[in-house]
Amino acid sequence: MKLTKTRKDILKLYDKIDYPLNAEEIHNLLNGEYDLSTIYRNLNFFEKEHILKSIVFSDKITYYYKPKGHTHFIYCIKCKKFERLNLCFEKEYRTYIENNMHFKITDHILYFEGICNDCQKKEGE
Amino acid sequence: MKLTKTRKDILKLYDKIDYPLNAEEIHNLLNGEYDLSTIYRNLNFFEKEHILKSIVFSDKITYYYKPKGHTHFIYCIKCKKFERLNLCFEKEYRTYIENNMHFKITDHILYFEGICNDCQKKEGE
DNA sequence: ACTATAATTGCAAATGATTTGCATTTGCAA
DNA sequence: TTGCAAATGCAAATCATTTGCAATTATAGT
Repeated sequence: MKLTKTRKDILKLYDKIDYPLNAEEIHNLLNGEYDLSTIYRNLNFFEKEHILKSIVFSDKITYYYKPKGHTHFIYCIKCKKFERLNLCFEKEYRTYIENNMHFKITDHILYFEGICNDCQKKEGE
Repeated sequence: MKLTKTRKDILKLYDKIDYPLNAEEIHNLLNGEYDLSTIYRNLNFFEKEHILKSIVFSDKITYYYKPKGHTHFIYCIKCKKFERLNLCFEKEYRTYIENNMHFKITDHILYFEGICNDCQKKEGE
């Protein structure tokens, strides 16, 4: 793995931001300094190396985030912001699936969508 | 809602098949009888009407399935088949999220990926 | 049944996210 | 410092999905 400037800058972003970002957001956050295709190539690279993980929300765009334990997200469909969800029944699911379905689990995706506290307040106005 | 032949045929498919299908699979299962764009339009329509629900797996393609209670899926990354998972901690998540994060939940996505029993056996050979 | 009309369709072309080919540049190991 | 594989920028390609439009069809009201 070559630690290029592009890669350093993308990883630096994720030191500050702990919610999912898509390629275009990263491209913009880096002031368009790198070609979009380069961003895409690096996101794919990071995913292959298990440095980032991707998830597709209902807008059908791929978001990348840095995994931290069993953290999942809630996505606000109004303001398009994420919050981390620090609750995961993965162990319970895993036990059930392994015992009853004999699947070897390699990954699981869980997220919620809804309207965050702020946007609910705004709705009431 | 107009009950056209296309729609009847798509719904008939889902009487037989209880796992997620993508637009192209449906198009093929109906022997290319209907235009792909018509299939897409109807899948969007069914989703809007809450007759089908969509989910995007790691292949980034949108799959549609008929929701039955809180059923989720396990996707085998080897043979690309689905199995239903009849276990969902949605209520527990919902309680936690509403009490601690004050989110109004509109949707949640949960799925597992892994290697099914059959494919594990084949691997061992 | 028949007709009017709005909804649905097929086709072709557009879209938007993502990928790829290729010539040039760059990080790093020797 | 040099050599070379890996990474980049650019433009063009790709793939799933959407859209405009004219023709067709299902259904409510006669």
